[in-house]
Amino acid sequence: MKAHQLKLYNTLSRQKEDFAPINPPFVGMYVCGPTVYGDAHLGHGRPAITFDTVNRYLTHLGYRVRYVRNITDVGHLTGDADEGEDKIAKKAKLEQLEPMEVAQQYTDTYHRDMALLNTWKPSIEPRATGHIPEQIALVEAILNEGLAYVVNGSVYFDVLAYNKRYTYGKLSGRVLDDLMTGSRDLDGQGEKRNAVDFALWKNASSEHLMKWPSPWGLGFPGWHLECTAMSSKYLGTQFDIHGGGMDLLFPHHECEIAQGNACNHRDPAKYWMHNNMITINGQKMGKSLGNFITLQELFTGKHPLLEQAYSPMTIRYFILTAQYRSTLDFSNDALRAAQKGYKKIINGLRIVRSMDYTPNSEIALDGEQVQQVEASITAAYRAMDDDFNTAMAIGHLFNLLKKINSIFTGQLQSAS
RNA sequence: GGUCGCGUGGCCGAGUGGCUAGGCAGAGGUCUGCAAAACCUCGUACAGCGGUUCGAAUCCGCUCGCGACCUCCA
Repeated sequence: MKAHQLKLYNTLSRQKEDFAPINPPFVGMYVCGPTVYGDAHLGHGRPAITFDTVNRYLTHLGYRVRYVRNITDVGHLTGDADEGEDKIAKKAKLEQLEPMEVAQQYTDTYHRDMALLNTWKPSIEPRATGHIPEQIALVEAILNEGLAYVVNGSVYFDVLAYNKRYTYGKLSGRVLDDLMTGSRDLDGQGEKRNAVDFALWKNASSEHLMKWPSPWGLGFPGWHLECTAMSSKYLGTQFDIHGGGMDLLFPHHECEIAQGNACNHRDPAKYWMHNNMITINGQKMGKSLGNFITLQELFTGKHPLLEQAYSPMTIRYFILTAQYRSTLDFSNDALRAAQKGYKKIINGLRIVRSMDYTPNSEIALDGEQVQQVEASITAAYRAMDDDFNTAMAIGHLFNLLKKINSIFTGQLQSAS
């Protein structure tokens, strides 16, 4: 097979770049996983399938991929960084469970659903609570750099100080001055020196369920820190691809870059990839709006908005019929179309597998047919090489399918 | 308000200057028992206005509409 020049869109540069791993043939990829306090919904399916496709395609091209996707089981607050409640702990109180029971339960359902969507497991799936010492070490390193400060047992990242040495906002295209003036309400600044500062470590109140001892007292890590801790531990301080949903671009990924630079004096990732959102009636499907449909509801059809059940592979196909950087709108019509399209592809695959490939086969392909088949295959590869354009690739697959079916029909006729 | 992005036929969804995207749905046919599968043919597009060009869905400008992020969200 001829060499592929894979191009991928790098959010950092806002353009498609030639993919060149730091240390080929190895590729390190980190993707932000779920916060496990509820069932996975359609929106969670998209990054899982998107980066599964990246993983599979890179592997197919001969790269050796180490794919790390975390489980966030602590530190992800509801509401404002200062006032919010831990999402896991909140759910635990609600259901009268240990926080880790909540995390375990939804980690299990997440795994179940991801397996149904036919995604490969990550090479490593670290948990935030399993990396508290690493996170504390990072906080100390950032403090030593003079880029963080301690207040009442909490540690905050000093964005202004950081911005004097580095550029805060380069991933999301934000300018610090605008962020400062644009900060809307005065609530939530609290003990922070500046509203743009973010928590590295939070002091835990006595009623707080999940807390660990630290040099600053009992507390828990800030949300952004876990990804820096786990990615650098398993992929090194600079790795190839960092992925996640577009909604994590700011502040989460921006903060990861800041933390990485503060500790290691380099950007954590060479390429940043962001999948776009799934929408419903044109609006983002998400927890906050409550307009989400869980994957299990899709698989069983048990949701008021669903006219029928859709198989996991229909969902996977549906997601892949759009380029990952486009929004994708949910509707029953769209899913039904996906269901039939997927079935058609699988039928074609069955035919291909049943075909006889022995040299003396009665199937005599003429040069033109061979050329057409090869052209479709090449085109499909070209689409994949162009920033994983699965929508285009699938289109070419259908062209290929048509050819194969024609040849198959001809084979039947000549055999009879 | 700031930053960014989007608007393609009944429904999805590609495509960045000229060369059929594709799928689903619809109409007709191969098929003269029914159904399924497959194949062939067909129609309906590029938000609006103006500009650049021999030529624009594709470039430029304006208008309208929509969304994302700026707070937790994949």
